Amino acid sequence: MSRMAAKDRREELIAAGFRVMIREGVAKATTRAIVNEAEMPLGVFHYCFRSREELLQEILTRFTDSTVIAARRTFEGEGDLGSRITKSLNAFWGTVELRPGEHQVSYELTHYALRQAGFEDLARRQYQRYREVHQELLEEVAEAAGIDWAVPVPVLARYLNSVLDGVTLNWLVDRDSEHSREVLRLTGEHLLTLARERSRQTAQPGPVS
Amino acid sequence: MSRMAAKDRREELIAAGFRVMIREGVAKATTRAIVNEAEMPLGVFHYCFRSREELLQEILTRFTDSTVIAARRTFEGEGDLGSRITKSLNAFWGTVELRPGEHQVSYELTHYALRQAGFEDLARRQYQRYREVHQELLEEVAEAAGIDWAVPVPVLARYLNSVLDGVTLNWLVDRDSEHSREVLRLTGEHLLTLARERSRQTAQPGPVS
DNA sequence: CCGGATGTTGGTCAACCGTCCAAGACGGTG
DNA sequence: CACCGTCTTGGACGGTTGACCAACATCCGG
Repeated sequence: MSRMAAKDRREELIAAGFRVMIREGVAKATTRAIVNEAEMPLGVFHYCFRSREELLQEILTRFTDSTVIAARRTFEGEGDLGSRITKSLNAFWGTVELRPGEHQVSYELTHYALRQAGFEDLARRQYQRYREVHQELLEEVAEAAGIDWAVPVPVLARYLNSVLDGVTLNWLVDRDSEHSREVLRLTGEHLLTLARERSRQTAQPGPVS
Repeated sequence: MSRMAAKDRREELIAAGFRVMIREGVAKATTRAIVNEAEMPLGVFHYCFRSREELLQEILTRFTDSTVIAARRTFEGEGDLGSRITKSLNAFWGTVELRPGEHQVSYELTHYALRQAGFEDLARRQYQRYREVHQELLEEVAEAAGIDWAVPVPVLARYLNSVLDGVTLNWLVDRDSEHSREVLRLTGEHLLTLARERSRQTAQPGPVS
């Protein structure tokens, strides 16, 4: 094998590991399967990683990061409240149907993490980040539209995260795209009914009085 | 070991297997761990089951069955639309907080099934049954309250199933009971807004005209 | 009380797993 | 050129796993 920095080899192993997990599941992503996918000798693995667990952690955090970044990016557009919500939901759903395997692996890793001592925190942080992003986006779009939410934003964020998780999981099982999209549309409409014209309790500079 | 019918031993192994899975996860529920939990010699296992997979299938279908039955039972009561919906959501949530492990195992088994060739059908049937039950219950309560749903019932059933799945999964990760209950309350209220007074297109015997 | 059906048991098997290591190859620096 | 940190590699280790089997025990109908 041509000589390569350990750092670079790490990256390739992470990518190869992710590929194996998508194709065969987390359980079958053994050190040998990963190393084989990357076309490297077995010994490489523990030269680049302290343990298999370290590789799994890296994959989960990276997927979370990229998901968060992608979510933020789809929210940068213009438009009224309704169209921005619809656009975001559709953007999320696009990634699910385009790369379902990644989401499936994400669930598997979450459940794996919940069982692994001293690893549950990673799952917790992952979901906390997702909810935080949802919360930020809800607040941002409310600010832009000049409305308040009729429900505490943390609750709304959890609601949103739950629906997306649930719809995704259901779709992963039966691949019913049509009904899934209908559910997301229903959810978007629901959010719209929870928008309240903003009360003027904060001092508004203006011609009033 | 005292002599026992293979059929009975099967039952005990299924129960023991479920216990191990709840305590340690599906992955760690090896034939040896299960047999040890049931305090039986290893050889018993393959005398009662063709394979480990057969045991897992049995556990998943049984959990699905009992969940379905429990769901139907909580729906038998009286009351107006709102209180029946609230009661059902609370009843479901009660089982989650009371026996979280069972739900966690259910998710793990679903993901396991999705990866096992010739096993995905079981996952599919499981989710289909859940949605069917939701659909029946939505139709039943609509009938009793004399309303129609503003959204196709299959879509509503998927929505409901998704929210419950998602809220449960989120709670399994961070155990935030308060916010989870708020989300369920929000969902219940949402359903209420989707009830429409029934149109009189079907001939109604009565004092009218 | 005999004989076949049914249940019990401990040991064994090949496969696979994560991890580790010794021995060597390489490549830039002094 | 010699040196040393960095990387490479094949093999080996102890352990676990699902599955299987031959030998034995028990039970019950005839």
